Amino acid sequence: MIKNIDKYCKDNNIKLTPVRLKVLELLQNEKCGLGAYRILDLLRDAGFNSQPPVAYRALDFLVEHGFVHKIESQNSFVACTDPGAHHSPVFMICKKCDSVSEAPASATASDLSEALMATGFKVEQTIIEAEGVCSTCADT
Amino acid sequence: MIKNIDKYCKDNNIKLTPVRLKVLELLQNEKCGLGAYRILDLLRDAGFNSQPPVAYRALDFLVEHGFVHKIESQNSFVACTDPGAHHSPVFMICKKCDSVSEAPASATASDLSEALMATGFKVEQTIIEAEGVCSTCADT
DNA sequence: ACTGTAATGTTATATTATATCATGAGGTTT
DNA sequence: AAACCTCATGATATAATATAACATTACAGT
Ligand SMILES: [Zn+2]
Ligand SMILES: [Zn+2]
Ligand SMILES: [Zn+2]
Ligand SMILES: [Zn+2]
Repeated sequence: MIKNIDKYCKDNNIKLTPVRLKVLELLQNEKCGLGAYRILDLLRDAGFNSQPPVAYRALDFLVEHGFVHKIESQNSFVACTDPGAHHSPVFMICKKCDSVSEAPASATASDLSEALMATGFKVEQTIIEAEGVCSTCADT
Repeated sequence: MIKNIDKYCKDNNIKLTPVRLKVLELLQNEKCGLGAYRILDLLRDAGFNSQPPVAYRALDFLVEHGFVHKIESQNSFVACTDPGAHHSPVFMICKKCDSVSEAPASATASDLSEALMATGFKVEQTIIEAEGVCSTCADT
């Protein structure tokens, strides 16, 4: 998946610097959202400078370029499962195991845009987070 | 609208105390989301005790009973436009004027639930926030 | 070497939210 | 009425999340 991202960076003339790459890797290794200060701790463990702006800048960059998404209801961050592609993600947040999965449900966002268009509102971006129980947890 | 709420409170044996009512009224008088500390200031202006827990407790109560919704992407709160009814709201947040409107689009949430069900995820609650430009702002 | 831009370092502070324990106001039971 | 229970509020402190501001460095283009 880093391959896609490398290509995207070259094409768009942006740089995945060491700290940005490290944050991305940390998020890709997790199935739960990580808070900025958790990320900061992990960065410190990995030998990076550990002041808050370091983490927030890396996260801002990653979110801006679509490599990472912010989970608003948790103030946490997750790696995108389809980076580079322009999409309106839907997140499934499990109340039992805290896992966050990005659903491939792209239809929803356009349905939503259309429904809201009828009210005169022009949608530019949607935040869709579903809380519930994931299939793994449902089995137990 | 307070009528519905009064009835709901009686039916459910819960109390809309002065501070809770005041917070609700403050939110009903606004078309934008208000942050907890903004509410705290307004409470102080109205002669109430102004420590953070006062506002958060009132907000927790109001959200818990569906009289108020939290806008996760803003850490702000808005009064519900259909309190008492069990619903999955969709919010339209204008980037220009900051107004927050609750859309009557109830279909979206059930569509979403069904789409996610296919992945094995059982939706209990959805957070849907659409950012864009409201009809008023579009005209200008 | 000079210059412009993006990135990082560093310190301080702003904003949002909760933990904890004490006090009070109303009902219910005895 | 007194004792008791429950819910709500008062009050202090602190945790968790996020940004402002300014200094320094890296590095590409001239
Ligand atoms: Zn994504
Ligand atoms: Zn789970
Ligand atoms: Zn509502
Ligand atoms: Zn507007």
